[in-house]
Amino acid sequence: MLTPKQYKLLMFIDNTIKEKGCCPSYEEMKEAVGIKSKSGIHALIEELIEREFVRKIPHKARALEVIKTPRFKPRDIIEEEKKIKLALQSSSAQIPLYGKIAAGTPIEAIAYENETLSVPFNMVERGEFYALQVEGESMIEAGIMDGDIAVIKRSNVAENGQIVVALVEESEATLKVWRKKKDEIWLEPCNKDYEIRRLHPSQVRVQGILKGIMRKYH
Amino acid sequence: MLTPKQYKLLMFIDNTIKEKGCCPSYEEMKEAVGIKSKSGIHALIEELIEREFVRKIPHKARALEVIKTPRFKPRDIIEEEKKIKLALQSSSAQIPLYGKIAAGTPIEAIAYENETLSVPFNMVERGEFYALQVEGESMIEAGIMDGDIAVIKRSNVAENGQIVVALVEESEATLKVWRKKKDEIWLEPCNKDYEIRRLHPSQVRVQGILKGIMRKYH
DNA sequence: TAAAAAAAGAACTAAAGTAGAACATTTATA
DNA sequence: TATAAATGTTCTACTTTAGTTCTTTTTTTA
Repeated sequence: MLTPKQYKLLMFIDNTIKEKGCCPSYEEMKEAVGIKSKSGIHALIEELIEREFVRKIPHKARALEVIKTPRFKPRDIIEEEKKIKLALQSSSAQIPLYGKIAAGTPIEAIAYENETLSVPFNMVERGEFYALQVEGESMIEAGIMDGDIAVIKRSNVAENGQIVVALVEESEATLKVWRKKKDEIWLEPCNKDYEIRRLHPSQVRVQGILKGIMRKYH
Repeated sequence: MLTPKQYKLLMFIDNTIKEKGCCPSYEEMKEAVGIKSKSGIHALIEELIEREFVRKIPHKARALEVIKTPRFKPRDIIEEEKKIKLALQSSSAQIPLYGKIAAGTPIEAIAYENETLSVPFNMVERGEFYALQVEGESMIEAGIMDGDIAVIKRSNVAENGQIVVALVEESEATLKVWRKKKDEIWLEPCNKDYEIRRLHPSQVRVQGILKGIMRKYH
């Protein structure tokens, strides 16, 4: 196949003929390809002739003809491939989507891996993250709606007032505001219609802290 | 059949010729296949020639031609491509962040580009997207809180009930539910404390449709 | 763990590209 | 049509890039 210079020259010749109707001179080719001597152009053209990309009418000036040009991919395919590359290197992280929360099962148990979700980097700093789909209305006053995706940072501890994934009695996972009182843990919903749950510390443990919400409208 | 490396190299050569019009050099192939020595490439190419997948013009540089490509891909290549597809599906795109909404300026005017945000691909399908930071509480009952990032699809039209970026009197941009009545446009907030604005169609136009919400907790 | 295969690296050979000048041919025009 | 200007060809010498071969090292795998 062609070398880069050969290719550049070939395309330049082809373009000029199509655009201006006549073959460019060696001087013009020098400019276009970035070579300072005509002899270089000559050598390139000899190669192109040998490889049957162009034909020359001997003893004529500006008398080159392009026989063929290398095959091209349709432009949309190139565009698509560019997008893929961009997508792959763009600044987001993959986190596993574990399923729905409030579904009454501890997180570890669900873990039907493989489903992943990409989230913007600014949501996931240091630490291990995962995502859950919110089910129910208990946090609606905090702007967390049924069906939203919750981005969670895995953690065993939480500070008062943080929204956490709490595992109650080792069986029920729920998203609530965490409050540690003297002898109790309070799990506060954000919805007047739901009641605060008061639990003994041994009945409940933190599985993660809410770090982000993502919602999609159709 | 071909080994994975052979296959990868063959496809790279084929692609490069189609895309760039000229044959890649051994150095470029090293990069592409992930081999650190030219001799390795040489060996692979010898194999490809022997199995008649490529042809070489002797004593020429960059003079490989692909004769045929295999019908079946080696298994690990298939695996790899699956991964790329998956990554693409769940990967993310960059969209510009234009500033705050309800700030009283038309979107076009703000457009202080350069700030971009990455959002999961599943939020941005076909179309042109941008992001705005929500200011105010007027949509709080729709789970849209002060400070949230709204992912908007540029559009001049909207359907009843969609949440839109509406430009009022060419000066004030606001996020509201869009309702077209007989002779009026209603912009409905989602907050009991705010009132519906009734406007003449000439006073208001759609600038985009809400497609997603992203929120970050600290 | 020893033999075989793959990969890396160094050293070498070959091809491609650069540059300038001299020269040959074609084309425009005085 | 003679001649200048433009264009194309060939040569030499050199630099850079590309390709080949062989030896050593690493990795695989039986």
